[in-house]
Amino acid sequence: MHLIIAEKNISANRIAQILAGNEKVRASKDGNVSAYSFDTKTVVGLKGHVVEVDFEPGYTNWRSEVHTPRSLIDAGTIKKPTEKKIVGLIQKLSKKAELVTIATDFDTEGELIGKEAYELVRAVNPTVRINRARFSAITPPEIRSAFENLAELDFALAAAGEARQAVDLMWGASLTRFISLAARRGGKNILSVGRVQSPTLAMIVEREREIESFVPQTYWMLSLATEKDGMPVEARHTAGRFTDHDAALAAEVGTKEPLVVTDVKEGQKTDRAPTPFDTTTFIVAASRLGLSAANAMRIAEDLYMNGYISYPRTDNTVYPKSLNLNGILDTLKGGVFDADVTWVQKNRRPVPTRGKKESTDHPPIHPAGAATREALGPDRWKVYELVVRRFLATLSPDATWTTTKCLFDASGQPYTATGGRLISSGWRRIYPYSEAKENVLPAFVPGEKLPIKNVNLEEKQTQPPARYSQSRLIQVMEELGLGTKSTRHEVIGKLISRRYVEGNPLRPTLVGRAVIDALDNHAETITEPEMTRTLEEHMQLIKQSQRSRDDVIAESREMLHRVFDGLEAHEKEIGEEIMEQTAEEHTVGPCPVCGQDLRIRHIGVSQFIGCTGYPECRFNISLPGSTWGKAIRTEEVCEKHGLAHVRLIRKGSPPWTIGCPLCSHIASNVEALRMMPSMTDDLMQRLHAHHIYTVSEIAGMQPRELAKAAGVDAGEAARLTDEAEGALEILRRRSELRKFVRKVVPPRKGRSHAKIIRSLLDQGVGDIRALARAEPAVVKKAGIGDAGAAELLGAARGLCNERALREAGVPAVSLKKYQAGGVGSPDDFCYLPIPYLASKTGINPETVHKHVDLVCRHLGRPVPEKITRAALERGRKELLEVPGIGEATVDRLYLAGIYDAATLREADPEKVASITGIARARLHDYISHLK
DNA sequence: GCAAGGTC
Repeated sequence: MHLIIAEKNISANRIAQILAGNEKVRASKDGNVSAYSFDTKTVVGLKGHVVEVDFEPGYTNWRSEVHTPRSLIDAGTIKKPTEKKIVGLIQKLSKKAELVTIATDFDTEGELIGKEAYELVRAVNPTVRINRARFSAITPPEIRSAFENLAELDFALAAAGEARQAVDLMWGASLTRFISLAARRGGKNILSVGRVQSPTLAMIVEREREIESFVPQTYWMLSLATEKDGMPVEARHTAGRFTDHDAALAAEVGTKEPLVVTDVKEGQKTDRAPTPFDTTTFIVAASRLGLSAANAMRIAEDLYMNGYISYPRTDNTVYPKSLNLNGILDTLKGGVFDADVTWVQKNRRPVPTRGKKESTDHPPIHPAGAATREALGPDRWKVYELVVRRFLATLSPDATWTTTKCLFDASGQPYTATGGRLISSGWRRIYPYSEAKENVLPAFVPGEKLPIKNVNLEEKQTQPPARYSQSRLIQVMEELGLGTKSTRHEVIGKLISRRYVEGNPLRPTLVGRAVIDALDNHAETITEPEMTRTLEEHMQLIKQSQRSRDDVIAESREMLHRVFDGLEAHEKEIGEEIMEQTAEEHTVGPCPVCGQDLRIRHIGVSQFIGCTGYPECRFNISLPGSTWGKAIRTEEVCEKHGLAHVRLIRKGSPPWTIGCPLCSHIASNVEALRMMPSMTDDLMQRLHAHHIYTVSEIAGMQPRELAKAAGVDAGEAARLTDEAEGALEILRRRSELRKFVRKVVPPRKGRSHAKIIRSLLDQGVGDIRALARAEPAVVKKAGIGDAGAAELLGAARGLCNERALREAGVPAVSLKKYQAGGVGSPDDFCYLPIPYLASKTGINPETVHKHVDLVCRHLGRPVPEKITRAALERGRKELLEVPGIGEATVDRLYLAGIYDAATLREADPEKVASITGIARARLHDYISHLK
């Protein structure tokens, strides 16, 4: 059997189809891993790297005294499988293979992935022959030729990749641990450091510093307005920017008629058709359509997997010879783009455009299949259309323009105006993503005199450099060699998820700045793109066998040790600096009471805003628990209170913007304050002026204090306190109702608990007791169905009964028995005979009497007479002796208070019959028997 | 709990 190992499943399938020719390919699955077989060959796809380098066991504890962050530099590494099923299948097939061919991508990582596969094969089959197929596109001629000219695995090339892995792991892991530990950050708040992410973050921080330190310069622009044949024309002074105001004023004053045309120059300009898409130019173009880098890549990946476009991760901007451009045009014919394709075929440029970068791994991104808008949906269509139009544009002729440049003289002041007219739109007719602005000038003739309609001197300011957009950052990363086509957008995602940067365009957070500050001062190497450049040079030497992998790693190790010399000497200071700088991240602004800082505090799942002056100043604002999202400060500041706005962020849901915490605190307490009967707007304002915002604060205040704050006398203050307590009680009950409804009513789409509760409150149902007494219609009006309403009301009644009985003093254990016996309401205790209660619950009648006594006294009802257990047992015997009375009848008689011969003898048969449902005739028989 | 690189 000949085993062929490809880099990914899709390639495996395609390679199999090509090599099989007319033969049928059998696809099989083994533990969800596909294999493609024909003849004696089987092709299996990897998933990129299926193993990962990590430190050997023993280095998992970050705080270990022995295995310090520095010790990671010299720690041994292992390769551990990350895709166990694929590894398993490869090894299973290797055992019976007579030949193994590695057919991974044709680049450094591809060679390394190939070597990983090689090692997996060797581990189970030490003798099988293993060779390598190299191809730069998965097309029939390329693949056939690669398999006719099989070569050997290039171990030097793979070793270059291994050196990168080792260097990245030891620098990244050791520095991440060191900085995180120094700043006392763990869990989700670790501070990560890496060869690619740190220089990228440093650029964003650096740009922010430039913006902050930017001093705008004033300058002036001078222009005049003239016209010819009714066409208005604006001409600019040839001096461009005036930095000297006096000179600008002099030029303005000197601008006078006659305005004479001194020169007219006509020219031609070609507007080159765009070059083929590589990943970066694709992301930039997609960002113009409003897609983030990650989103654009996600959609492109999807289109690729479904056969609509080619592989989206490529550095290549030159179509390889093997790419069948005519075939692609034919594929697109007949669809939405038919007219454009026909036009391109008719007007095609002799050679397609080509970009600066050419590589062997994959062709530029191009369409691979026809699609319809309906099949793809709006976003995917947008991206697909972009790829199609870009492809067509690269085969289209250049656009051409005629340009006009006119020079004017206004009494010695030189002016100029330029115009352009598109004479051949070329590629622009099919690639409408960048606008071609025409500006047609009237036909000026040298020597001609024109009117000056207006002279305009405009004062302007130089602008600071712009923050990086995601796509711009990816471009710069590429220029600096940071990351790869596949990882650049992920690096940005990582910086965002670590909360190093935020917003679009990207701004660094305080944590991001603090980390870059610390690294800049003590581990500069890792913040500079230079490190990547050096690494790549070293990798180049390894590829050419001029240096060994181990030698390069050893040199890097040595450098990292020197970095740690500096870091460890300043560990405390580094940690303190980061902590100090990031404390501000939680600071919201001045405390309204004492003026010290208010800070967001997180304690377990609860979070609140507290004063740094605590415990002297006890001012605080409560926040929803962190299950609603973690509270963070935003850049916006409340004009009224000078406090930063607060937002709750939670993964997977949109943020909950609270806004100014004090405004929100005040607003959410106004309703409660209004529940106090004596509350007036005026009084509320006086209280707010003394920073009293909640009823609970009022309820807890000394009357004298309150009298002073509210500007009232002591008596009124005491009344206010009482009212506040009343309001608190109502609120407490409401919140209880809220919790109860949440617990009982299952959550369902389209009916929120908040809505249900709002409706109940509107209908006057403010607590569980009111709910227990409510009509089903009230609950149904709140949006709950018949069954749900019955359940909710039942649960409310049950809870109220239980509470009443408990309040009366019935112990919890017995309560359960009463409930189980179906006699759980206070009324049951007052109106049902004790023998009945005892028989239903199995509780001793004397104990039942004790409970009935408690409940009746509590409700102010008469207490029935006590019955002893002995009396009850004797009575039962007496009754059972009466012919026709069995156990069941006795229990029914209990309901009417009959428990022995005496009570039966004196009973009124009519009444007993109606209570127990026993036939009157039978009762007469029993009674006459006894008489 | 750490990097960067593949791929999904």
